[in-house]
Amino acid sequence: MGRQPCCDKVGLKKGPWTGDEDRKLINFILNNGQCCWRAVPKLAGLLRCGKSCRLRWTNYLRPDLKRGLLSEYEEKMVIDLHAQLGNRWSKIASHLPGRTDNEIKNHWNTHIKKKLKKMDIDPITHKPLRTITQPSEKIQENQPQQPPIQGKTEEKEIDDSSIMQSTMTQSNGEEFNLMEVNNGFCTNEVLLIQRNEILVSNNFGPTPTNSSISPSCSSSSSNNNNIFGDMQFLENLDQWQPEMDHINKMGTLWDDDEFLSNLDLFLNHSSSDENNRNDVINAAEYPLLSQELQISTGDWHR
DNA sequence: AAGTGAATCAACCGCACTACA
DNA sequence: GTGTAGTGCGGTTGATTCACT
Repeated sequence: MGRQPCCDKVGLKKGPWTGDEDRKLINFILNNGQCCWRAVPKLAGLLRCGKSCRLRWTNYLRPDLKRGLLSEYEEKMVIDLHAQLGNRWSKIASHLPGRTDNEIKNHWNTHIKKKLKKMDIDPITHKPLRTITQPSEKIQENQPQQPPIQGKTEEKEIDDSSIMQSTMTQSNGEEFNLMEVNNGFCTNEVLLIQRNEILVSNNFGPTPTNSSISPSCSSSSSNNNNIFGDMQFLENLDQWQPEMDHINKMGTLWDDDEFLSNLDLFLNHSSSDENNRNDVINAAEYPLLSQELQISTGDWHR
């Protein structure tokens, strides 16, 4: 039997997306919302399959995406969640607002795996890699290593609230708590994100009050003791909403001359300080915006 | 400056799941 | 109950960038 392909692949474009294609897709989705992905390319005038459109939107064009490297805190959260969930990247991503499963998966394969190996921790089992292998353990090690949860059909749905912090056994037999490695931060405490727990950059929005906080949005802070150094908790979601409204407004006016004035309105709303305004532009890193205005890259935290 | 290998990450592929007729 | 369409997910690929010689 076999299923039909998700789309007729004849004449469809593959490979990297162009700015024009991005613009068409964003315009379409902002004006019509996310609906039947199969119909999107036709309606948006794109020579792509719906799947490709969905992927492009969810992994790159969505306005609420965070860009840049994962912060130390996010990285540690990924490690802990991976220990609980295995390679279920979408589940892991759901705990990290603004991050996509693809991004996390890539980061895991390119950065975290290496780090864990350096720490003598098996990235698959999250247990210490033993330097001396005992015969009885060798048999076990030769068996395929299973993630904590296997397969979609037999999987037991995990209640997120039940995710417990990990303990690991070091090569000397001593147990240690992953949370202690994580600068003492217990990920349990942030798995369910509340309205007032949304992290925002201090460069973004009207809320910053603490001038001692670094304006840098660098995702890899050199100060391990203060991973929240460039972020703050949003006290009220309403503080965030106006920014999103402005962003949405900008998006719908993409092809209009009004776009730039709306951008200006948005930036004025976000900050009255000229230097800070530039930071806001960088911080936004709205992909299409970057193309439109040749904005340099930066982080946009939410 | 040129060559080469490693690292990165956007995008693709194919399977699984869900909803619906 | 069965087949199909639509969508989501995880694994993999390959183009590009970076670092080093």
